[in-house]
Amino acid sequence: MDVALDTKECWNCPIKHQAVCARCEPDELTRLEEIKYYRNYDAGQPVIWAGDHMEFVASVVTGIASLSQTMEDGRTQMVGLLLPSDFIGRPGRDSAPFDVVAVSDLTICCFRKKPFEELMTTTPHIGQRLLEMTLDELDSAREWMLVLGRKTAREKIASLLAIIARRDATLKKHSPKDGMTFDLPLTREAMADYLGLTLETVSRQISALRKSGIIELDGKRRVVIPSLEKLMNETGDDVDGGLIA
Amino acid sequence: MDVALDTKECWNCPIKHQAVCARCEPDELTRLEEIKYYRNYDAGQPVIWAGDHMEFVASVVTGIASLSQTMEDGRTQMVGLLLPSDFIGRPGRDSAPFDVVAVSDLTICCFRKKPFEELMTTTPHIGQRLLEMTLDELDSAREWMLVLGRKTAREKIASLLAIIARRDATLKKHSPKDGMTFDLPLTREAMADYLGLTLETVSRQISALRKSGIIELDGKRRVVIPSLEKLMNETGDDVDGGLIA
DNA sequence: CGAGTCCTTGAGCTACATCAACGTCCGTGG
DNA sequence: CCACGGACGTTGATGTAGCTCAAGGACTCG
Repeated sequence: MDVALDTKECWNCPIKHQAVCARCEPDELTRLEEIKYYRNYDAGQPVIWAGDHMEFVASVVTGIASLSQTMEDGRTQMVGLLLPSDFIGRPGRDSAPFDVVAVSDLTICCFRKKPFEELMTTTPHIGQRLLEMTLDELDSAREWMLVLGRKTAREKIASLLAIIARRDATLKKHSPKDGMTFDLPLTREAMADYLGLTLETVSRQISALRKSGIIELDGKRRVVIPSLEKLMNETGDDVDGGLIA
Repeated sequence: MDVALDTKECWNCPIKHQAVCARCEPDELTRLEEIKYYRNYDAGQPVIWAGDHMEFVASVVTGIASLSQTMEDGRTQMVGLLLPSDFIGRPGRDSAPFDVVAVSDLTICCFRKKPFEELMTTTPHIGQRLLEMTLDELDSAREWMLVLGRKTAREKIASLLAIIARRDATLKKHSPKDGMTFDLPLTREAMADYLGLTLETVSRQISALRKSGIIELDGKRRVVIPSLEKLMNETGDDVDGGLIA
């Protein structure tokens, strides 16, 4: 929970070009710097429970968090995966609508909510950037609705792998290509919660994709994609054009 | 497609307190008024196809539109229901990500995109209001993901009815109460596309809810809710608190 | 009156869930 | 160093919710 990041200053921040502060002028950054602090979480730790009062908003700096909802009887649905530069919280609302949990070890950059809201009304660049990010998130959420509502289990898994592959490639600053390799950041259960499936079905479909030669596995988590085209053919999406964000 | 609305001026607009222009000062409204025009669509007509170049953004003034995605093989998923005051389009993006179709007769208030974007950078109130609306939409989309991913067919139908009941009540400016009545704005097929079901399952579950006394039907479209509490119990949601938006 | 749209209901099938057993890896403590 | 326990993953057997296919009813519009 204490600070462990060596980049405690904005000029040196790994997400400064994508986060909510990306558009800020130096003087705006100075004001932000005054109200910010870092928090760290271990994999598995909760960050916020739905309904909690939130005294901060935040940006993910490193690691991955999940955004999810749970029903009384325990059924849970993940509604978003929060990656570095993604924003947590909602200016203008007091309590959190969803659970936020650290999926991997996680560092977030928190801004005290009250002063952040004030800053938003006085400086245009924060609000502008947040609007852009929120519109992108909304499109992604809507694209995911197609996955949840209409795709088969196999298509769901292929879609998830395609997204992770694409994200992993952009993180490493090269475009996705045949033969690429990455680690699954999620357990089978977390994948199931993201895809609206059971963990057994996830496991079976991953095995099935392996048997079809669409993917290769190295251990439980490491995935090789011999042919991106073959993978994309399994997602059910239009191969050219309309990809999932 | 031509103008048929008698409220062509902003001061007299039925959605002026909720739409993207809700926060505007009189002089900002004047500038908006210069770049706006109305369009009308008949029920069933397309407004925009996914991928189309968009030369305007717009607010729904009266009627209902759907936002949806279709796969190559014809599976379709509705990703949003656009009601009066909801916003269509995305400043800063050129082509539409989803299909927009008029569900009922529809009137929208269009703003030419280029000048609207310019207005957004010069006047703060439009962007602020749009951010608020977009954050609300994002929460709604995420809540709907739980419906699509984890609820049973019966719970899905009950959830949809609960939402429509709530919206209908707020439209008529009273709170939802036992014995309330409303018309379903959607065909069985459109409900199926919204809920990730087939139209047959929708039909069967509506019949089942009727047989259980949760709802009463007057014709195909008119619904009576004898007990809201009973309906809510069928949605699977926490009865107090966390309701679907 | 006929055609089209929307809806309902039945019969059978299948994709995925459920229940259950077991295998692998890894950290902890005897 | 090994034994144990717990987290995570795989696979099999069986059950079932919802899909598919099919027929027919109610209503509307020409």
